[in-house]
Amino acid sequence: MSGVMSRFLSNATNRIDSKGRVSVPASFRSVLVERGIQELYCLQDFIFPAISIGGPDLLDRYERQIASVDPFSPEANRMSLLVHGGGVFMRLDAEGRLMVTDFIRDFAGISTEVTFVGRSDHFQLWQPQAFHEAQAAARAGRVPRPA
Amino acid sequence: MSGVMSRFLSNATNRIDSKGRVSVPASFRSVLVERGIQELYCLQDFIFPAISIGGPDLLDRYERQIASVDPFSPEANRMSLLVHGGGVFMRLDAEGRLMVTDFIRDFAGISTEVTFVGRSDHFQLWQPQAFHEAQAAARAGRVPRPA
DNA sequence: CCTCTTCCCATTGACGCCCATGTGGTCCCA
DNA sequence: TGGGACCACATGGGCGTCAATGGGAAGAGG
Repeated sequence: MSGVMSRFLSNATNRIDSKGRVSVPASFRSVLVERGIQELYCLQDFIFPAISIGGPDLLDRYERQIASVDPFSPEANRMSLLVHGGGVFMRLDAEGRLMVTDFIRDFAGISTEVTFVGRSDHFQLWQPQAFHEAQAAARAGRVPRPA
Repeated sequence: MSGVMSRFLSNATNRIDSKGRVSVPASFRSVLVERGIQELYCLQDFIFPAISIGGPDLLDRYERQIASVDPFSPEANRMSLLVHGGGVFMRLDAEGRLMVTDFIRDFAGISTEVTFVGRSDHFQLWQPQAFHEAQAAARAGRVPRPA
Protein backbone atom coordinates (compact mmCIF):
# COMPACT_ATOMS: atom_id res chain seq x y z
CA MET A 1 0.00 0.00 0.00
CA SER A 2 2.54 2.53 1.09
CA GLY A 3 4.61 2.07 -2.06
CA VAL A 4 1.91 3.22 -4.40
CA MET A 5 0.28 5.73 -2.14
CA SER A 6 3.39 7.52 -1.00
CA ARG A 7 3.50 9.96 -3.84
CA PHE A 8 1.55 13.05 -4.69
CA LEU A 9 -0.97 12.40 -7.47
CA SER A 10 -3.91 14.13 -9.16
CA ASN A 11 -5.32 17.51 -8.26
CA ALA A 12 -8.01 19.16 -6.17
CA THR A 13 -9.30 22.68 -5.70
CA ASN A 14 -10.14 24.08 -2.27
CA ARG A 15 -11.41 27.41 -1.05
CA ILE A 16 -9.47 29.95 0.99
CA ASP A 17 -11.36 31.01 4.11
CA SER A 18 -11.71 34.48 5.60
CA LYS A 19 -8.52 34.03 7.61
CA GLY A 20 -6.50 33.11 4.55
CA ARG A 21 -6.29 29.37 5.24
CA VAL A 22 -6.85 26.47 2.88
CA SER A 23 -7.17 22.73 3.56
CA VAL A 24 -4.52 20.52 2.05
CA PRO A 25 -6.29 17.54 0.39
CA ALA A 26 -6.43 14.54 2.70
CA SER A 27 -4.69 12.32 0.15
CA PHE A 28 -1.72 14.69 0.13
CA ARG A 29 -1.67 14.86 3.90
CA SER A 30 -1.48 11.09 4.18
CA VAL A 31 1.51 11.12 1.84
CA LEU A 32 3.16 13.69 4.07
CA VAL A 33 2.56 11.40 7.05
CA GLU A 34 3.92 8.35 5.24
CA ARG A 35 7.03 10.28 4.32
CA GLY A 36 7.41 11.67 7.80
CA ILE A 37 7.30 15.23 6.52
CA GLN A 38 6.35 17.78 9.15
CA GLU A 39 8.08 20.90 7.95
CA LEU A 40 7.02 21.99 4.48
CA TYR A 41 9.53 23.71 2.24
CA CYS A 42 7.77 26.06 -0.20
CA LEU A 43 9.44 27.57 -3.23
CA GLN A 44 8.44 29.56 -6.25
CA ASP A 45 8.57 27.29 -9.27
CA PHE A 46 11.29 28.17 -11.75
CA ILE A 47 9.06 27.88 -14.79
CA PHE A 48 5.37 28.11 -13.94
CA PRO A 49 3.47 30.62 -11.81
CA ALA A 50 3.09 28.03 -9.08
CA ILE A 51 4.42 27.29 -5.60
CA SER A 52 6.21 23.98 -5.15
CA ILE A 53 5.93 22.29 -1.76
CA GLY A 54 7.83 19.34 -0.39
CA GLY A 55 9.82 18.19 2.60
CA PRO A 56 13.19 19.48 3.71
CA ASP A 57 14.76 17.02 1.27
CA LEU A 58 13.52 19.27 -1.51
CA LEU A 59 15.69 22.05 -0.15
CA ASP A 60 18.57 19.63 0.34
CA ARG A 61 18.58 18.77 -3.32
CA TYR A 62 18.84 22.41 -4.32
CA GLU A 63 21.56 23.02 -1.77
CA ARG A 64 23.60 20.14 -3.13
CA GLN A 65 23.31 21.79 -6.52
CA ILE A 66 24.56 25.06 -5.11
CA ALA A 67 27.39 23.33 -3.25
CA SER A 68 28.60 21.81 -6.49
CA VAL A 69 29.84 25.18 -7.73
CA ASP A 70 32.19 27.71 -6.18
CA PRO A 71 30.26 29.01 -3.15
CA PHE A 72 31.51 32.55 -3.74
CA SER A 73 30.71 32.64 -7.43
CA PRO A 74 27.98 34.85 -8.84
CA GLU A 75 26.27 31.67 -9.97
CA ALA A 76 26.00 30.31 -6.42
CA ASN A 77 24.95 33.70 -5.15
CA ARG A 78 22.17 33.84 -7.69
CA MET A 79 20.89 30.36 -6.93
CA SER A 80 20.96 31.00 -3.20
CA LEU A 81 18.95 34.14 -3.74
CA LEU A 82 16.19 32.00 -5.25
CA VAL A 83 16.43 28.88 -3.12
CA HIS A 84 17.12 30.47 0.27
CA GLY A 85 15.68 33.93 -0.22
CA GLY A 86 12.65 32.72 -2.15
CA GLY A 87 11.87 29.64 -0.10
CA VAL A 88 9.89 29.34 3.11
CA PHE A 89 9.29 26.70 5.74
CA MET A 90 5.66 26.29 6.77
CA ARG A 91 3.70 23.84 8.83
CA LEU A 92 0.09 22.74 8.72
CA ASP A 93 -2.32 23.54 11.52
CA ALA A 94 -4.11 20.83 13.53
CA GLU A 95 -6.76 20.45 10.80
CA GLY A 96 -4.25 20.12 7.98
CA ARG A 97 -4.55 23.64 6.61
CA LEU A 98 -1.86 26.07 5.53
CA MET A 99 -1.79 29.85 5.43
CA VAL A 100 -1.90 31.37 1.96
CA THR A 101 0.51 34.23 2.48
CA ASP A 102 0.99 37.19 0.18
CA PHE A 103 4.20 35.49 -0.91
CA ILE A 104 2.04 32.72 -2.39
CA ARG A 105 -0.83 34.92 -3.58
CA ASP A 106 1.33 37.35 -5.47
CA PHE A 107 3.49 34.84 -7.24
CA ALA A 108 0.76 32.39 -8.22
CA GLY A 109 -1.99 34.94 -8.77
CA ILE A 110 -4.20 33.21 -6.22
CA SER A 111 -7.13 35.03 -4.64
CA THR A 112 -10.04 32.90 -3.47
CA GLU A 113 -9.28 29.32 -4.49
CA VAL A 114 -6.23 27.09 -4.67
CA THR A 115 -5.63 24.10 -6.91
CA PHE A 116 -3.36 21.45 -5.38
CA VAL A 117 -1.42 19.56 -8.02
CA GLY A 118 0.49 16.36 -7.32
CA ARG A 119 4.01 16.13 -8.76
CA SER A 120 5.09 12.75 -7.40
CA ASP A 121 7.73 13.78 -4.85
CA HIS A 122 6.20 17.18 -4.17
CA PHE A 123 3.03 19.09 -4.93
CA GLN A 124 2.16 22.55 -6.17
CA LEU A 125 -0.25 25.40 -5.54
CA TRP A 126 -1.86 26.94 -8.62
CA GLN A 127 -4.44 29.53 -9.45
CA PRO A 128 -7.20 27.18 -10.73
CA GLN A 129 -7.60 28.67 -14.18
CA ALA A 130 -3.87 29.01 -14.71
CA PHE A 131 -3.53 25.31 -13.98
CA HIS A 132 -6.23 24.32 -16.43
CA GLU A 133 -4.67 26.43 -19.13
CA ALA A 134 -1.21 25.06 -18.52
CA GLN A 135 -2.57 21.56 -18.60
CA ALA A 136 -4.51 22.18 -21.79
CA ALA A 137 -1.38 23.61 -23.37
CA ALA A 138 0.62 20.57 -22.29
CA ARG A 139 -2.02 18.27 -23.71
CA ALA A 140 -1.91 20.10 -27.02
CA GLY A 141 1.80 19.52 -27.13
CA ARG A 142 2.59 23.18 -27.24
CA VAL A 143 5.28 24.61 -25.06
CA PRO A 144 3.68 26.37 -22.10
CA ARG A 145 4.59 29.99 -21.74
CA PRO A 146 6.63 30.74 -18.60
CA ALA A 147 5.40 33.40 -16.16
CA MET B 1 13.06 20.64 14.92
CA SER B 2 16.13 22.74 15.49
CA GLY B 3 18.06 20.92 12.78
CA VAL B 4 15.86 22.08 9.97
CA MET B 5 15.03 25.48 11.27
CA SER B 6 18.49 26.56 12.23
CA ARG B 7 19.23 28.33 9.01
CA PHE B 8 18.16 31.62 7.56
CA LEU B 9 15.36 31.10 5.07
CA SER B 10 12.70 33.09 3.26
CA ASN B 11 12.20 36.83 3.23
CA ALA B 12 10.18 39.45 5.07
CA THR B 13 9.80 43.20 4.78
CA ASN B 14 9.65 45.42 7.87
CA ARG B 15 9.25 49.15 8.42
CA ILE B 16 11.91 51.49 9.72
CA ASP B 17 10.57 53.61 12.59
CA SER B 18 11.18 57.28 13.28
CA LYS B 19 14.29 56.46 15.26
CA GLY B 20 15.82 54.49 12.41
CA ARG B 21 15.21 51.05 13.93
CA VAL B 22 13.83 47.95 12.27
CA SER B 23 12.71 44.62 13.76
CA VAL B 24 14.65 41.56 12.70
CA PRO B 25 12.08 38.82 11.85
CA ALA B 26 11.46 36.50 14.77
CA SER B 27 12.40 33.44 12.73
CA PHE B 28 15.83 34.95 12.05
CA ARG B 29 16.26 35.90 15.68
CA SER B 30 15.59 32.35 16.80
CA VAL B 31 18.28 31.14 14.40
CA LEU B 32 20.71 33.63 15.92
CA VAL B 33 19.89 32.26 19.38
CA GLU B 34 20.31 28.65 18.25
CA ARG B 35 23.68 29.48 16.79
CA GLY B 36 24.70 31.46 19.83
CA ILE B 37 25.33 34.57 17.75
CA GLN B 38 25.29 37.79 19.75
CA GLU B 39 27.61 40.03 17.77
CA LEU B 40 26.47 40.65 14.21
CA TYR B 41 29.04 41.20 11.52
CA CYS B 42 27.76 43.27 8.59
CA LEU B 43 29.36 43.85 5.21
CA GLN B 44 28.50 44.71 1.66
CA ASP B 45 27.63 41.87 -0.69
CA PHE B 46 30.19 41.37 -3.47
CA ILE B 47 27.60 41.25 -6.21
CA PHE B 48 24.26 42.69 -5.17
CA PRO B 49 23.35 46.02 -3.55
CA ALA B 50 22.67 44.33 -0.23
CA ILE B 51 24.18 44.11 3.26
CA SER B 52 25.14 40.64 4.47
CA ILE B 53 24.80 39.91 8.17
CA GLY B 54 26.01 36.93 10.15
CA GLY B 55 28.05 35.94 13.17
CA PRO B 56 31.80 36.43 13.49
CA ASP B 57 32.23 33.19 11.57
CA LEU B 58 31.02 35.05 8.50
CA LEU B 59 34.15 37.17 8.64
CA ASP B 60 36.25 34.01 8.93
CA ARG B 61 34.74 32.53 5.82
CA TYR B 62 35.35 35.64 3.78
CA GLU B 63 38.93 35.79 4.95
CA ARG B 64 39.47 32.19 3.88
CA GLN B 65 38.00 33.07 0.53
CA ILE B 66 40.41 35.97 0.14
CA ALA B 67 43.29 33.74 1.14
CA SER B 68 42.31 31.21 -1.49
CA VAL B 69 43.03 33.56 -4.39
CA ASP B 70 46.27 35.23 -5.38
CA PRO B 71 46.85 37.75 -2.56
CA PHE B 72 48.27 40.29 -5.00
CA SER B 73 45.45 40.06 -7.49
CA PRO B 74 43.04 42.95 -7.98
CA GLU B 75 40.30 40.55 -6.93
CA ALA B 76 41.86 39.89 -3.52
CA ASN B 77 42.51 43.58 -3.12
CA ARG B 78 38.92 44.43 -3.82
CA MET B 79 37.55 41.79 -1.48
CA SER B 80 39.84 42.83 1.34
CA LEU B 81 38.75 46.41 0.90
CA LEU B 82 35.12 45.38 1.32
CA VAL B 83 35.57 42.80 4.07
CA HIS B 84 38.09 44.59 6.23
CA GLY B 85 37.43 48.19 5.32
CA GLY B 86 33.67 47.99 4.95
CA GLY B 87 32.64 45.55 7.62
CA VAL B 88 31.06 46.63 10.88
CA PHE B 89 29.86 44.96 14.09
CA MET B 90 26.37 45.54 15.44
CA ARG B 91 24.07 44.14 18.11
CA LEU B 92 20.32 43.96 18.49
CA ASP B 93 18.41 45.86 21.15
CA ALA B 94 16.21 44.17 23.76
CA GLU B 95 13.28 43.89 21.31
CA GLY B 96 15.36 42.37 18.55
CA ARG B 97 15.74 45.49 16.43
CA LEU B 98 18.80 46.93 14.75
CA MET B 99 19.73 50.46 13.78
CA VAL B 100 19.71 51.18 10.06
CA THR B 101 22.82 53.30 9.76
CA ASP B 102 23.78 55.49 6.82
CA PHE B 103 26.32 52.81 5.92
CA ILE B 104 23.41 50.47 5.27
CA ARG B 105 21.08 53.03 3.76
CA ASP B 106 23.57 54.35 1.26
CA PHE B 107 24.88 51.06 -0.03
CA ALA B 108 21.54 49.26 -0.26
CA GLY B 109 19.44 52.27 -1.24
CA ILE B 110 17.15 51.75 1.75
CA SER B 111 14.89 54.53 2.99
CA THR B 112 11.67 53.49 4.72
CA GLU B 113 11.46 49.70 4.49
CA VAL B 114 13.90 46.82 4.72
CA THR B 115 13.57 43.36 3.19
CA PHE B 116 15.29 40.64 5.21
CA VAL B 117 16.48 37.81 2.96
CA GLY B 118 17.65 34.46 4.30
CA ARG B 119 20.87 33.03 2.81
CA SER B 120 21.17 29.85 4.87
CA ASP B 121 24.22 30.68 6.99
CA HIS B 122 23.60 34.43 7.01
CA PHE B 123 20.95 36.91 5.98
CA GLN B 124 20.82 40.12 3.99
CA LEU B 125 19.20 43.55 4.02
CA TRP B 126 17.72 44.75 0.75
CA GLN B 127 15.74 47.64 -0.57
CA PRO B 128 12.41 45.83 -1.22
CA GLN B 129 12.07 46.72 -4.88
CA ALA B 130 15.70 45.90 -5.61
CA PHE B 131 15.23 42.47 -4.08
CA HIS B 132 12.22 41.64 -6.17
CA GLU B 133 13.99 42.74 -9.30
CA ALA B 134 17.11 40.76 -8.52
CA GLN B 135 15.06 37.69 -7.83
CA ALA B 136 13.11 38.06 -11.04
CA ALA B 137 16.36 38.48 -12.93
CA ALA B 138 17.88 35.41 -11.29
CA ARG B 139 14.83 33.38 -12.18
CA ALA B 140 15.03 34.49 -15.77
CA GLY B 141 18.59 33.22 -15.98
CA ARG B 142 19.84 29.70 -16.01
CA VAL B 143 17.67 27.51 -13.81
CA PRO B 144 19.19 25.46 -10.99
CA ARG B 145 18.33 21.80 -11.33
CA PRO B 146 17.87 19.41 -8.42
CA ALA B 147 20.44 16.62 -8.34
C1' DC C 1 23.26 72.12 26.98
C1' DC C 2 21.81 69.51 23.22
C1' DT C 3 21.76 65.12 20.58
C1' DC C 4 21.95 60.47 19.99
C1' DT C 5 21.47 56.04 22.10
C1' DT C 6 19.62 52.56 25.21
C1' DC C 7 16.12 50.75 28.11
C1' DC C 8 11.45 50.24 29.09
C1' DC C 9 6.45 49.85 28.46
C1' DA C 10 1.92 50.23 25.57
C1' DT C 11 -0.74 49.09 21.54
C1' DT C 12 -2.47 46.39 17.87
C1' DG C 13 -2.86 43.28 14.56
C1' DA C 14 -1.56 38.66 12.94
C1' DC C 15 -1.13 33.91 13.73
C1' DG C 16 -1.53 29.38 16.30
C1' DC C 17 -4.45 26.43 18.85
C1' DC C 18 -8.79 24.87 19.75
C1' DC C 19 -13.66 23.36 19.06
C1' DA C 20 -18.06 23.56 16.20
C1' DT C 21 -20.67 22.89 11.93
C1' DG C 22 -21.96 21.13 7.48
C1' DT C 23 -21.87 18.07 3.65
C1' DG C 24 -20.90 14.40 0.73
C1' DG C 25 -20.03 9.70 0.50
C1' DT C 26 -20.11 4.94 2.22
C1' DC C 27 -21.67 1.07 4.50
C1' DC C 28 -25.13 -1.55 6.72
C1' DC C 29 -29.52 -3.34 7.29
C1' DA C 30 -34.37 -3.80 6.70
C1' DT D 1 -32.79 -1.42 -3.27
C1' DG D 2 -33.96 2.48 -0.69
C1' DG D 3 -33.35 4.64 3.68
C1' DG D 4 -30.70 5.93 7.43
C1' DA D 5 -26.82 5.94 10.55
C1' DC D 6 -22.08 6.97 10.43
C1' DC D 7 -17.71 8.91 9.16
C1' DA D 8 -14.15 11.55 6.88
C1' DC D 9 -13.06 15.80 5.34
C1' DA D 10 -13.59 20.54 4.21
C1' DT D 11 -14.83 24.76 6.37
C1' DG D 12 -15.99 28.45 9.85
C1' DG D 13 -14.90 31.07 13.76
C1' DG D 14 -13.49 32.24 19.02
C1' DC D 15 -9.70 33.33 21.72
C1' DG D 16 -5.12 33.61 23.69
C1' DT D 17 -0.37 34.58 22.58
C1' DC D 18 3.31 36.78 20.43
C1' DA D 19 5.62 39.59 17.04
C1' DA D 20 6.02 44.15 15.01
C1' DT D 21 5.68 48.78 15.95
C1' DG D 22 5.43 53.30 18.35
C1' DG D 23 6.93 56.34 21.71
C1' DG D 24 8.43 58.06 26.50
C1' DA D 25 12.19 58.55 29.69
C1' DA D 26 16.71 57.92 31.44
C1' DG D 27 21.64 57.81 30.39
C1' DA D 28 26.03 58.68 27.63
C1' DG D 29 28.87 61.57 24.92
C1' DG D 30 30.19 65.68 22.50
